[in-house]
Amino acid sequence: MVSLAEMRAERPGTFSDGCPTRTVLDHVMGKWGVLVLVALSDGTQRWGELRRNISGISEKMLASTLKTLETDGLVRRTAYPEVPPRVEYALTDLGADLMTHVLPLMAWVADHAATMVERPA
Amino acid sequence: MVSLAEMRAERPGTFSDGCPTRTVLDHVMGKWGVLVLVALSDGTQRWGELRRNISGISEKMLASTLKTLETDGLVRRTAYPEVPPRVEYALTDLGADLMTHVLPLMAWVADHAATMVERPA
DNA sequence: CGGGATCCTGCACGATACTG
DNA sequence: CAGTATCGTGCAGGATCCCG
Repeated sequence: MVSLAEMRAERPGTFSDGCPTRTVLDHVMGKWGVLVLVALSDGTQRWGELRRNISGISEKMLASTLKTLETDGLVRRTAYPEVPPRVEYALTDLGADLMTHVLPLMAWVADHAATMVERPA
Repeated sequence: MVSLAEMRAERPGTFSDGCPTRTVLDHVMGKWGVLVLVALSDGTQRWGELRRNISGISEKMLASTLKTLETDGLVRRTAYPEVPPRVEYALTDLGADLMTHVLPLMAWVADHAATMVERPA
């Protein structure tokens, strides 16, 4: 499956209102979703690391974003019964597979963002 | 540039708060941005067509999303001085290039969305 | 250290009406 | 047909406090 036309032919109604794809899209593409996933592409990280690595995110949003992604099966949470507590987050296989497609997109954005924003109409 | 690590090494601070990439990311990955772009991947379309093809979008959001994407240089607007008015929207070369990276991602989402949502914790 | 609970605010977004 | 203008509102998301 390569083109949208093929995708549509095979799955009519995909991306229509109320379709699950919309939900997933909102989770993955939402303001913080991508950023968390990208951060985790660097490898397993602890809560505090994520908080520091994703500049601008609040604790609340980090918590809820992680929970959503965990429910979606993209992120795996591992808590160690120690004191002080230590919790690690990592991409699942599914999440890693997804990032295979997302990272090139991010690279493209990084390459073109300056051009797009600095060249106002 | 393939991995995030490489990207980071080359452009430190990319995706940090206030970075232009954040803006572009919000435009492209925003709730309606992707959907509009995906719709236009089918080819040039008129206002009314877009409105009908993107189920659930309001006139207001369609208007503002199109304007944003046009400013970003991803979408080209062509108005014909006729009566009744006719306006066509199409991807620019830049937009088409972007979709090269987005469509595979959308296909992935379409393939996995059902699995992700229907398998609740 | 890693969060959950709570409160509050802005603005993203929808609905409706009007115009060239 | 292709929009703008105006008005309301829900919820995303920030700030703060607290707890295991």
